[in-house]
Amino acid sequence: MNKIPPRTQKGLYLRKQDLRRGIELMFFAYRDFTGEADNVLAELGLGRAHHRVIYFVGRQPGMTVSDLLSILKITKQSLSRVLSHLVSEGYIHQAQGARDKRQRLLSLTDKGIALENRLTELQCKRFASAFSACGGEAVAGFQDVLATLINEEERAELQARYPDLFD
Amino acid sequence: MNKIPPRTQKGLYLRKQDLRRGIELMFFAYRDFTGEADNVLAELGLGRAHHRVIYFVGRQPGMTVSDLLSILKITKQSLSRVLSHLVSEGYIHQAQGARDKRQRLLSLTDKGIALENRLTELQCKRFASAFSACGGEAVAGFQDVLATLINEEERAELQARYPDLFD
DNA sequence: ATTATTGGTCAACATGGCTGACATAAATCA
DNA sequence: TGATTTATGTCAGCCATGTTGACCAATAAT
Repeated sequence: MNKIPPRTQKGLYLRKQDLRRGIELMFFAYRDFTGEADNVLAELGLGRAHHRVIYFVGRQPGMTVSDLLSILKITKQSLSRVLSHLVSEGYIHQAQGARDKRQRLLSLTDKGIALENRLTELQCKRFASAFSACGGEAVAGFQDVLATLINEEERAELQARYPDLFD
Repeated sequence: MNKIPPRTQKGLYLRKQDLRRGIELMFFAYRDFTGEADNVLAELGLGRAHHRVIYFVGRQPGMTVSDLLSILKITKQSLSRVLSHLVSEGYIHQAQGARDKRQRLLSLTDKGIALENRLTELQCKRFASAFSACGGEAVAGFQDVLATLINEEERAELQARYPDLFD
């Protein structure tokens, strides 16, 4: 009597087994997603925390430290350590805020841009390969589920900051 | 002959913007996916590393330390520290291997089972909520893309170890 | 029986979270 | 206006969890 394919039968993707698969796939995929970049960073004496800073500053040049803090959700002390290192190594430039002199407006130097490009290229290649292997429908589902996994309040913040993240 | 615009040639989900969205969604979703469990663990004086051990031992009771190492891909020294802690706190039981007396066969104690259930329940609820909000097609795409993001060699290893992870 | 491999420990170090104490600029209020 | 509060960022030091290297013991291989 049950001839409906599993995935389209309502609720059959909500078995414990499917949920655990979600947990496991997230763990393994995230590790490999970050792994290649981690290797490049390690050669440069940098870590994943530096990568995050370079990535988000590259995405939004001129952002303040506060902006970055609200994205990364780490303490300013943690960020400060990483940021100081990136500034002293010449990856990031700080400019005093015009409106508020306390602010430091962050942007990538040419060296920073080069590294950001290299790292983002690595990760984009992985996604491009997976996306084209899986097809547009799968990509849409992937994006939809990941977006829904994000805490609601944070999704709202992100939506405000990056209007194109969820469309 | 119509010249197809580059975007369409590449596929609308392969634009730089789409790939960057993948990067960003992975970052934010992974953080929230682990966040709730991290909070529970912190109250118990445990960290994410302990969680991984408890999760995978719970999934496959009687596994050896070597099994765990090949899943977690950390050094045995790192694992040893975390594992010793979990044993001394009574979350994990070690039994001497029958075939090979060097081996320690790992399993959760009742206390460990209770914690595993609590943590897995938290994460499963998040997935159940996202999965049912997005629907079966999206879930299939999500699983497909995540699986494809995993390094090929590792996917093969995992396939061998957990035949139901990718189906 | 010797050697190589496997399983595990101890010590020491690095990254990147955290808290607390503090400095300074800017905004607010008595 | 001067005092206080708020916002922004720094410095110092703790903790969790990765890393290597040196080492030991049990087992497997030759």
